[in-house]
Amino acid sequence: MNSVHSMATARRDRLKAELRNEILAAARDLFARQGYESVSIRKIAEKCGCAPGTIYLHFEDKDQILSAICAETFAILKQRMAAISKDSGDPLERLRRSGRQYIQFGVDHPYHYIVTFGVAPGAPANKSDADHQAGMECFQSLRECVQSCQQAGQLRFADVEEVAQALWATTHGIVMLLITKAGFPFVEQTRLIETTLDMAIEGIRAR
Amino acid sequence: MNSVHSMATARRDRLKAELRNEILAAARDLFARQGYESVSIRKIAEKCGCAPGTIYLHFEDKDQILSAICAETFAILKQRMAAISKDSGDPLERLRRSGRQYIQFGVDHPYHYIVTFGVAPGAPANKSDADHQAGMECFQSLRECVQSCQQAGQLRFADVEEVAQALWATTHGIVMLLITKAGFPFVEQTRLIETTLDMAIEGIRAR
Amino acid sequence: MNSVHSMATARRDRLKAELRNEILAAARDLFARQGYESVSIRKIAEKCGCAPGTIYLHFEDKDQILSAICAETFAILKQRMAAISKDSGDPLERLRRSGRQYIQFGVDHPYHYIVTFGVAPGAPANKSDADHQAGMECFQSLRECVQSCQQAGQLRFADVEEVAQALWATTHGIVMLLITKAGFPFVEQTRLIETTLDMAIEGIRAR
Amino acid sequence: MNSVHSMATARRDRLKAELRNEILAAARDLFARQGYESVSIRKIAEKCGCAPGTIYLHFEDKDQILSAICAETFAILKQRMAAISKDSGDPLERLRRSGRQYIQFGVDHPYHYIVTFGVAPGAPANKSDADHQAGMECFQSLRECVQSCQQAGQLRFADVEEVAQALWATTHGIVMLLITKAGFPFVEQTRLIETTLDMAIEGIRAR
DNA sequence: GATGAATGAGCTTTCATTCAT
DNA sequence: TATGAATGAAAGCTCATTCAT
Repeated sequence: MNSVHSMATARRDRLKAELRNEILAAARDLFARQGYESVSIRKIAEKCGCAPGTIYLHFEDKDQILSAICAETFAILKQRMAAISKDSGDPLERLRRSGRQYIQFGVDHPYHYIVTFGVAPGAPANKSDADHQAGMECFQSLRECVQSCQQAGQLRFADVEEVAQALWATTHGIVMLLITKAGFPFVEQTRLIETTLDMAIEGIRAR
Repeated sequence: MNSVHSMATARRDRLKAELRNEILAAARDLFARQGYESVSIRKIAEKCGCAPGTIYLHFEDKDQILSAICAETFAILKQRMAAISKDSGDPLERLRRSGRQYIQFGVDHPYHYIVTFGVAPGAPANKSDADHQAGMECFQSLRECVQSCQQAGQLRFADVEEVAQALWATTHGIVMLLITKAGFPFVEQTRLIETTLDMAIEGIRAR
Repeated sequence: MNSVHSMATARRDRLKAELRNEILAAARDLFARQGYESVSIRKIAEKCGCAPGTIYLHFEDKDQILSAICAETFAILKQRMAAISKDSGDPLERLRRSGRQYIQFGVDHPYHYIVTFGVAPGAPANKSDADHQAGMECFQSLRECVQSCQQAGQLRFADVEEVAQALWATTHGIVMLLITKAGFPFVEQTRLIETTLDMAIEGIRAR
Repeated sequence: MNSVHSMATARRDRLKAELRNEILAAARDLFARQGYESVSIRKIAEKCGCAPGTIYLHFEDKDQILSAICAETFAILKQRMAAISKDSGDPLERLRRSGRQYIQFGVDHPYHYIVTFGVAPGAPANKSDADHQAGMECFQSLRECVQSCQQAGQLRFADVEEVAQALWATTHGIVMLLITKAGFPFVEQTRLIETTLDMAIEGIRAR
């Protein structure tokens, strides 16, 4: 392989990756605005200025586009959660920040959140092992935050797993409510989130 | 109208109601498993063994099927919740029973619950005023329980609405997790529910 | 057959005929307003207050309803044309009245006119022999009017048939234009009709 | 863009145009025979051997197919009419030639004519402005011929518009009769046309 | 690699018609 | 005789996907 060839190859690869990213960007935006079912391959193609058929050179099918977006999204959440779990400072406060981050992430990426965490019961298990793995890793950060609290003697409960799951339930609940029940007359969003976090933190704090 | 006629009519009405219920059952199951958008009238018809057109003898359109399922759900839930809000005894304990009841309802009727409370964003959107009204009436029971706590001076927070919404978020979260994440290694269900309720109640109790 | 029986039979027949007429009246109105294709059996049934199935006790199918209406309509036109052809007075004036009557009839019953006279080339010959016969009888009245003109020496042309057909073409043309090109900016209708008739009559008058 | 590309593109474009024309031909024939409402996209697709969806690659919807047929028709007719309206010679004779031309066009292209001028009332209704414009331009040639007659003092009537519309009615009538009533015992076609034209011209000539 | 025309299955909905009651 | 629930076919149209170029 001479260098001229490899340079040409590199350029080609770069162009290919660019189009792939344009497709992802277009799809991400459309899915978020209109929902997976309502977005057609043609709409994605039109938005990123290529032909419908071209999409199939980069993704096997429509589902794979969604999977790629979810993987991306998940990676960001995982990174943010991990970063917080390594913060210094009061463990319970770290837990509060962690919950806040999780909720904010869900509210900021509602459709991705739904896709990743909101699958219906008995749904066709089209989530790859990678997705499942990523989900577990996110939860792991939360579990570690709870563990720290217990080690610092700040927990009213003995079972770390139980508390971590209860906290996940709480944060998941507020995210789901906010993004799926947009029509409900919620109190101001930040206030509701802070109250919920406060309730949860005080509910587990050792007395 | 002679008795033969009314007997024949009654029989026909019964058969009609039966098919209506079969349609509702099929739709509820499919909506819950695959999401509203992914379920076609044809799929519903096939599942309940009738022709697609027959559905339209019982429901105006697809939206009306969803509405009927929601109405059904709210009717059951409202009945369960209303009974508790009139219980006597310690207000915070009543609130705990109320939350337990809500969670139990979701766990007992996962399909009703997921269709009514867990639909993806943007999907049904245009729920009728009647649906909205019914949903608000259910929430009202919870709000009243919280109100009692505050009037008894047992609340750490000033804003009743805020607390009621935070509690709804918590109970919604645990239900959704349990029915949509069946594969997750949750701790024993009753224990998780009780821990979550305990966290929530202690989190709002006046100190 | 005793008299009680025949009385009962008579009553039954009368009721049956009444419903048949109500169906025809409803269909006539709906066809005229919305066109044959856009009117459903259900709409007709609803308008005359009976069940869809009931219609089939009186008419074989939807086409037969239309045929019945056309037959009715044709009978009226035939009668009107025949009456005029027997008028006394100037033959050319009689011809003018005859044309005016024909045009007015078409304008007053646009859909029936279209159905009877406006069938497309190669269309399925679903017109019964009776319809064809009725059409020929209508034309016969016109032919007789033209014949009178010739016998009175008022015709510029020798061939009665030729003139009769040319006149039919003219009157048919104005009716079709007025009822199928409603969007065209025609001059005031009566004026257009009179001008056309005047052109035709003066065009055939002996000099 | 190299020549290989443009050659491939040209070929593809040609094939596409061919199919478009096949669709138009199929639709024209079916619309003329069965009427706009009775013809389905599927029937058109079947007749021209393509899938129903393919039609939508060439036409936005069913209405647009009708519009395209009308446009085609008007283009041909307009060209024929315009040529005559610029002829020199006696204005009334020019008018006769114009009418003859119009009638001949209808007889030569019965399907084009019936679809464009003979659609049932209420069927297409919402013809686009473009369609309307094209139709008016065709009529304009006739109007101009009539105008010349008047300017030459050869008209018995004062209102040019009135006469133009009456003449249109006459020529439309003979065309429609000839192409839709093929079973009627008409006199020899040329003779009938000439008699009708003669009647019309003499009917408007100043005395 | 990219195109875009074409497909075939699918959609929601409406319809003429049938038939058990 | 009349009912009206049910059917099966069809409507216009959209879609994910394929494939010759």
